[in-house]
Parts: sequence; structure tokens; C-alpha cells
Amino acid sequence: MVGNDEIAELLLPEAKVAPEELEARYPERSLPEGAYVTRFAPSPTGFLHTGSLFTAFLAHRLAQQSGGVFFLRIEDTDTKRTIAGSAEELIEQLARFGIIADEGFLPDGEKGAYGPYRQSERGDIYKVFVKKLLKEGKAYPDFCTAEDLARIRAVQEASKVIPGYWGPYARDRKLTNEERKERILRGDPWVIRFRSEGNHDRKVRFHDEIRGDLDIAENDIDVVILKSDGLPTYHFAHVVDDHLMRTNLVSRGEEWIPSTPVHLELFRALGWEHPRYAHLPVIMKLDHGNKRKLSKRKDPEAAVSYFLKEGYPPEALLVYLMSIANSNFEEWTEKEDSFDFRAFPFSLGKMSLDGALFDLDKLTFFSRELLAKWRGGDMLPPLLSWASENDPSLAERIRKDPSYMERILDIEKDRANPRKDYAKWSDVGPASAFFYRDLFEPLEERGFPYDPKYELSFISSWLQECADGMLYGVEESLWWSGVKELAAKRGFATRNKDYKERPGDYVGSLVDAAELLRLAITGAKRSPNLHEVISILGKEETRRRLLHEVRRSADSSQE
RNA sequence: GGCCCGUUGGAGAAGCGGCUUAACUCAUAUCCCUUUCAAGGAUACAUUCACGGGUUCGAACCCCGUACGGGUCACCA
Repeated sequence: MVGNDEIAELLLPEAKVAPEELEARYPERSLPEGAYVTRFAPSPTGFLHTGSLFTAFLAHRLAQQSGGVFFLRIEDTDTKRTIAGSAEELIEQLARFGIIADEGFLPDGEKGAYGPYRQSERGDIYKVFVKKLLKEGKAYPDFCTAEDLARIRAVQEASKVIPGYWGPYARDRKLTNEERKERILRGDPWVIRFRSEGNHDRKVRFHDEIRGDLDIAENDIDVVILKSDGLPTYHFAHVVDDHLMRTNLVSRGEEWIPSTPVHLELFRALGWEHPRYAHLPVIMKLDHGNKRKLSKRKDPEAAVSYFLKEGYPPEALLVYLMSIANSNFEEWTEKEDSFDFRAFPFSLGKMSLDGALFDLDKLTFFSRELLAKWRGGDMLPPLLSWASENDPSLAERIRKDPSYMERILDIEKDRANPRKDYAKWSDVGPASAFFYRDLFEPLEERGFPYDPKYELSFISSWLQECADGMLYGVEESLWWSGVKELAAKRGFATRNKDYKERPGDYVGSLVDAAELLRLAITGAKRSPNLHEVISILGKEETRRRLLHEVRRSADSSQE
């Protein structure tokens, strides 16, 4: 008689460590009551997805606010899909969002006593437990080829039974150990499958921290736990790792709900308690009236790098994500007059159950609000580092005279309701262009859209009067009354009401007078506060711009 | 297709059987203020909670069915 032990030995001779030894090597963590041990466990198969950032962010928050531990594990058991360097890129990007793990796979190497934190380096650990299951008869080698599996599936489809490698359809479950030994020695390729005791007509109930109690059919599939390449599947790796790393709350995407019964059964078979689960809703997008998952291929905003490239401050994205996670966060920000989500008590129970639609408008709103609170001095460093990567000419302009840019960024910031011009760093370049002579000149040459009701000769003389009579270096109200005086002399109505009542008595309203002035100085009908603009440009440049327009309009009026 | 989860305004949502003639935020529109823009202020925007039925004196809230949306059914995670 060939026993299970012999088969296990034949299959996995390299697994020599005793399970107990591993248990001892990774002891229970001693943490305060209620502390969460969470993790982010990405597959290094490409860029950081916005949904992954959401998941990582919340796991991180949960650990931090409970005084627990947040670690990062790389799930690279699918060697075919692993992309070299993407794990490093992932953690580097997370770090830009301030999501830095307490332990695990980190930018400067591994840290923590529960490693290794890369599944591809944990092969021996998994095998120890696979071997244990083998010995206990809870797992067995399966010699099916892809064609064998396809055939089984075809039979199942034809007879309309539930597809999958289960019960009577689990071909190699029924092999005798003698047969197994023979085939192993013969060198037939194999995988290890878990022998499920489940019955899909029965339901398992488990508690989800977000959704409450869930009743789902038991697993009855003999899932593969060790692949032919010697690495475990997700299911097995999750169970072993989260047990050994002493995770107590697994937060992951809701796509995992249907396979949770598999995990529960594996935990039981190994004699372990399972962690708590929180299945997070997935971020969606509206596409032709249909909701669908944010797609890597179709949606630029599915990649976190998109936001970085556009120059949204990372903080703003996180504020937005927190607002979809807990909608009461928004009320909290108003009450506390703060966007500091670190101080906000995030709650799994308050999460909504279905996936939120990604709303760029709302992100923009938060971003504007956030940046409005920053002074020029706070904005300069992140702006410069963004520009260095994404807008070299802007970066150069800033470097040449940082304090000039700082003054531009500070326009109308010094008040109770600060100006909200910028939602992202890429807004700064276009918005500030007219302050720079080399960028402004082409605008000048092109001509300005002055109101055609004014003759060019009139414009010319009005601007000349402004150039000569305008006050510089004085505070705004003084400056403005100076302008008003000039406008009155020129025949503009100084009060809008007057103009509205008797338009015939005036050449225009103060609005018109100011618009001509604004156009000459900034090149646009819309601009930030003119007084502040002028004081940043300085008397010389302002005069130069005015006189240039005086000349130009005089010239064209003669033609 | 089977199973699971869900369905409140354009978006995020509050609500958990009478206090809802459905809060709040974003977006949109109009008006006010105003030297433009931004900001700010005011107002409008679900005659009703996917639909149908039931329970109840009373339902967005409880039950059943239907529809719709999403997820999942791999040696991928």
C-alpha cells in the first residue's frame, strides 16, 4: 500500500520545514485591541490602477486610524504576466500619495519580520502547507492536460451540469495512490488540487464588514492550489500569506466575493481562523449610458499616472476618493474646515454598496478648494517638480524668477474667499502666460478683441490717458478712484446705474473703460484683479504695454 | 446561462415603517452683487425613491415577483 505521506514526499521532497516551525517563525502580532492589520497586495502586471489606489488608500487609513499595521505584499505568482519593474513603479507611485507601508516591499527594500513580501520568494513556505494537506488527504495531484480539462467541460456543457472540476467530474481525485506513484515516477506533469468537501446546494454565511452577512453557495470545486510551475494560485497564496502575516482584515475588490467560499474552506482545512473581510465597491464609469468598470484600455483616468501627469495634487485625488468612500466626509470637511482625511474617522459600515461613477468634475472641485488654501509659497515646490517633468518651459520660467511666479500664484489669495483658479498644475502655465513678456507679445501682435463700438483712435487716446495718468504703487482703492477719475473725464459713466438710465449721455460705462484697459494690459477680457496684475507687472511693463497699444491702434486707425 | 451583489435627481449620496411636502455636496440654469473673471449670495432642478403586487391605519424604508446594472464562473489575480 502506498500512503499519502509517500505521495507527498514524492511530489514535494524539497519541503522539509515543519508547519509548526513556520507558525513559530511568524508569531501573532501584539497590537492594541481593535488594531487592524491590513495590506495592499498588487500584482505587478502594469500601471497602478485608480481602483487599486482606492483600495490601498483605505487599507492604509484603516490601519493608521486604528493604530495597526499596513503592509505591502507583491503578488507575482503569475510569472507570465509579471512586468519587470512594475512593482517598483507601483510603490513609487503610492509613495507620491503618501501611502507608505509600515512593512513589506518598500522603495528602499524589504522591511518587517513577516517576509519575504514577494510571493515568488515564498515558494518553500507554500509547499510546506501543500504537503501538509497532501499528507492529510485534503489535496491530491492532478495529471489532467489542458485537453483533458476541455473535454470534461464539454461533457458538462452537453449535460448542462455546473462546469468545473468538482465531485464526479474531478477525474484524478479518484486515482489510487499506486496509480499516482506510477505517474509521478513516469514523469507526468501535475498540479496539486484541493479536495473540496463542499456542496454547492448548501450555503456558507460569512460576514462582510461592508455588506453585512452574505450567503453564498459553498465551494465544491477542487481548485488548483499549486500550479505546474511550483507556485501557488491566488487562493492558496492569500490563505497562507494572510495567515502567516497575521492579517486581520482583508480589504479587496468586490470581484472576490464569489471566491470567498473557497478561501473559507481552505482556512478551515488548514485549521486556521480566517481574517475579517471587507469587499470594496469598484469604481465605475458611465459609458453610453451604461455603467462599467474603469477600464485600463479605454479610460485614461483608470491609471493613476494620468492624474500625476495632469498635475492634480495627489492630496486632491485622495480627498475625492475619501468622499466616495464615506459620503459624510464632505460634511465633515465643511464642519472642520479641513480636508485632512487623516483626521476623519473613516468607517467601513458607511461605505456604499455599489460602485461609484468616477466624477472628474467633483475631483476638480476638491482640487480647486484645496489649492485655494495654499499660498504661492506652498504651491511653488510641487508646481516646479511637476513642471520639471511635464512642462520644461514652465519650469524654466519658474526657475528664472521663482518669486515672480509666487506673486502670480498669490493673486487674490490674501482674502477670506481666495481665488480658485487652479485645479491642477497644468492650469498654471496657460493662466500665467500673459505675465511673461515673451509669451504676451505674440498676443499683442495678433490684436485684441476690443469692443467694435469704439473707434481705434478713441481707444488709442483713452489708453494714452491711462498710461499718463494712472497711479502706481498705491493701494487698490486709491488706484481705482484714479482710474475712475480718468474715465469720468473721458466721458464714461462712473456709476453703472447712470449709464443704464441715460446711455446717450456717456461714451460708455465704467465696465467698458475697464475692459479696454484690461485688454491692453492682459490681452484678455477676463483676468484676475487688475490692480494686482499691474503691481506684479510693474509700472514699466504696464506702461510699455499701454503705449504699445496706443501706437498700434493709432496706426491702424490711420490706414 | 447558473450563482452573488446592487438599483433614491445629470453625479456622489442621507434616509433604516409615521418628524420626508426626500437632507447635504458637485454639476447645470437664472438672478443679485460686481471694473472682467473667479469668489460670494439667492433661486430652480426627484409631483417621488427601477417597475408590479402584497403586508400595514400608514412604506423610499418590510415581503414576493419582474426589469435593469455590475461581479463571477482559469494551472489570472
